[in-house]
Amino acid sequence: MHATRPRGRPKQRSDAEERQRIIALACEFFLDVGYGGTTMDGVAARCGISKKTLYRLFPAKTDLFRAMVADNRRTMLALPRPPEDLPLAQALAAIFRLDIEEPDNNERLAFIRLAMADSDRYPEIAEAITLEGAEPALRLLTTWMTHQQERGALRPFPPQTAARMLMDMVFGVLVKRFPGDDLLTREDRFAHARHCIDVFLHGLAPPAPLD
Amino acid sequence: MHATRPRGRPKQRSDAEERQRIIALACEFFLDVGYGGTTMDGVAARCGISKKTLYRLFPAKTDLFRAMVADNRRTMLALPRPPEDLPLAQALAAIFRLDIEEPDNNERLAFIRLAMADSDRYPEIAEAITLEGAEPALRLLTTWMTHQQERGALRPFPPQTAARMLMDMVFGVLVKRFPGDDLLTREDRFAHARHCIDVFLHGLAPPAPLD
DNA sequence: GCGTTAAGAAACCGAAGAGTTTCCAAAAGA
DNA sequence: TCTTTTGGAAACTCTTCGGTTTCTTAACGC
Repeated sequence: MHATRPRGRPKQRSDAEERQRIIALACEFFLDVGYGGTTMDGVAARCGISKKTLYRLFPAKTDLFRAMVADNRRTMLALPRPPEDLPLAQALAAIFRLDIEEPDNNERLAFIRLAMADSDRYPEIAEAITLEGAEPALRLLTTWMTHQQERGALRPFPPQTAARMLMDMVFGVLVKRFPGDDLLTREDRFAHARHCIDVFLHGLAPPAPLD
Repeated sequence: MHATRPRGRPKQRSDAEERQRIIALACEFFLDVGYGGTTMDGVAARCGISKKTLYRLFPAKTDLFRAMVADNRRTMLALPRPPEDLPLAQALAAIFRLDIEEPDNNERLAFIRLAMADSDRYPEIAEAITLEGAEPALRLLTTWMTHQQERGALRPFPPQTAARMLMDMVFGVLVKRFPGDDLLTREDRFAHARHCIDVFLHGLAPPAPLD
């Protein structure tokens, strides 16, 4: 609160508040139809504000997008390292968050899809997305791989290569939707993801099982 | 040759010939900048013809694209099934064509990239790409998986799931280029692909090795 | 009431790009 | 030469979309 309110008509919401509200709505747009498919007219209409107000708060479309990415700093993978004694399959399931519920997950998948689809086309935003999402995720998984190899839980293998192939497998099916695809339901896709982890762990199991 | 040439100015090339030439040039465009990034003005200029002629031969942009896809029926995978007695790793390397040379491969990768990136955005062309490229490839690999399982060369596992995860792994890295990516050279990527096959085969090896 | 600020509605601008059309020159047969 | 067909150059239409501006009304302090 100000001791003295400024002269004219007061803003209906504070700028910060309004920005948040816009980002939240715009996020749905971006995640739904991508960067190119999102129009400022659409966002303004959806927010029930005029383009004038929208452009006052976000001078350009890229600003809005960047704000959305920054706000949406939810990473692709679970950052908190799961407890060491978990079976590897469960640990990976936790890292890939194969347990979270629909709405949360849809948002995450949409974000990943956005990253994969749009980063080529709009170099301006590619860096934002990649640096916020894909890169940290790959790094996280790589260090996890390294750690498991040091423990002897996985056979020696280039850790980044392993991380990469696992991410490609799991996210590949979580994200992509081919017309003739029969992996449509959440259960199907999560089952597929677990299959990936299964094959992956078998493929990287150390020669002499420790047990 | 016609016995009697039609009245007016003869065409410089036959329509069929000219279509082929246009498709070849347009292909470079599509593969380079994607469907959305390719303009009919650009194609016409590149072909050294006018838009009028271009539109006479291809009434719409999608027609040109479809023709390009059809012409480019080079599949992602090698269709001829490799000889049975090949070691599995070599068989898969052959199927994924990890032996072909740069230009050929670049073309293939560009095509796959196009399929992955643009099929979401332009539903009109998604079906063309998917039906020509991704779907047959997945089917081919699935039958191969089934066959190997029947031979006892692979442990029982949902074959389509297996095919899918392998394709995601291999193509994932062949195609994607993250800024911080260190898999840049052809050798790096093919090495990665072989690693994928290695892990995959270890992960699906039958419990009692036959040898 | 008056000045001042907020904000919506809607027109507007400019650039792209798909697709069309007009104009004109070239090249053939008659 | 006259007619006919090809085809390039370029202007044009139409739509979309990012971004700007104008006009108006609402809401406040004074």
